[in-house]
Amino acid sequence: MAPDGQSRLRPTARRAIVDAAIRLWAVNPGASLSEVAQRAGVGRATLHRHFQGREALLAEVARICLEEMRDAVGAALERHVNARERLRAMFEAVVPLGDRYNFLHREPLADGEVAGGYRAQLDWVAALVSDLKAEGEVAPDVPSAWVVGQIDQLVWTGWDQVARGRVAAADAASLCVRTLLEGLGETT
Amino acid sequence: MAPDGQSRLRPTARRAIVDAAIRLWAVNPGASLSEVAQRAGVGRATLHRHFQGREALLAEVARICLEEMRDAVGAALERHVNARERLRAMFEAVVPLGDRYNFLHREPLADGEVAGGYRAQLDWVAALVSDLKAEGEVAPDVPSAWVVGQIDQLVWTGWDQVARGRVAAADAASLCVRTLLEGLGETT
DNA sequence: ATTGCATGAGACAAAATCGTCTCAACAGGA
DNA sequence: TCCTGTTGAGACGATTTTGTCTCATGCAAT
Repeated sequence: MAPDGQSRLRPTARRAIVDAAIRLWAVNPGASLSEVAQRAGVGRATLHRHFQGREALLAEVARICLEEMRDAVGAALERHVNARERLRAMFEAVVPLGDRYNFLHREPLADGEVAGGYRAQLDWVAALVSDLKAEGEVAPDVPSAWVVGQIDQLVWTGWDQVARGRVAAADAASLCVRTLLEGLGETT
Repeated sequence: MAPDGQSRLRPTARRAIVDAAIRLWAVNPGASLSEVAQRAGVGRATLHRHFQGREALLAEVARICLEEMRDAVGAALERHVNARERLRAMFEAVVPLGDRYNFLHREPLADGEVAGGYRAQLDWVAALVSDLKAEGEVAPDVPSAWVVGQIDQLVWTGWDQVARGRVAAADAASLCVRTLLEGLGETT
């Protein structure tokens, strides 16, 4: 009933576990719960006190990632009216959450609530693509699903390149927008 | 010493196992050897007769994927002189091998020989990017690593969208080239 | 100081996976 | 037909992961 499950336990440990799982599973989806606990600086028993099992932790992590993404995207979208600026703001907000995004992106998402939230998220992006087309920023003959897929991937590649140090964090969002709309050719 | 390991065993079973592993691990990297054997229509014991263990199968799969990619890319590149056409031919050849590509893309590649081959592969792409810049197809101010990363991802997203039925297979390569060079905006 | 409670460490058992082995079945060639 | 050798099925033990439990420790509030 309580919104955050067992609220008697220290919230800091719970949060540390979730964060560790996100960062660890973003790189190695098969990492064991021992590794997660160790990365979180927490005993393995404590992990089981907070989460019934791998399933539960997975669902909670997905839920939190989705929540963070929803908030970030929502704030970015309502800050501008221009579709192109909204796109840019979205990249700006979401690229730094690349690990969160990657987690949502590769998980099968068995949980019903989470899967629904993810679809809603994609619908937001689809609506943005629709606006981009309406404002003449995206060519109408391009399949919308393709555009959505590209935005999806650009978030991840943007974060990845920043994490590898190949691109400056400040440039990532601009580069994403440019890559999506103008492409990488000469702007003749 | 023999180039393909234990050549006394039936090559068909061996190949079936490798194919099953590629397709299965492309979607679920943690799939067990039982699942691989089952997907290959082969007993679990037979799998162990052909490959010492998970490591060995992984290395062999990586080797084969790399080989297929190398052949496909090589044939595509030497068919044209124009850099843009070479890019297009490469997408045309590689997108259908999306599962192979994905496998190489996400594996840590502990094996030395395989890792070297993968780097060589990336060098080919980097050289192509260099040519694209020299021929004015790609703006010089874009980081080459970013371009290589985009090509990388486009192969995978192209295959993925085709596999999901969102884009026609015949359109995928053109869409990839257009997305990379001109972007998805109006070609004003 | 003392009480309450989450925590860490570790023991323990259950389950999954891995790797090896044996044995019967079966196909192709001598 | 007989022989050779691969295969499928399954048993077996080893290892890893998972989930539960107990107990001593440390911290915070009283």
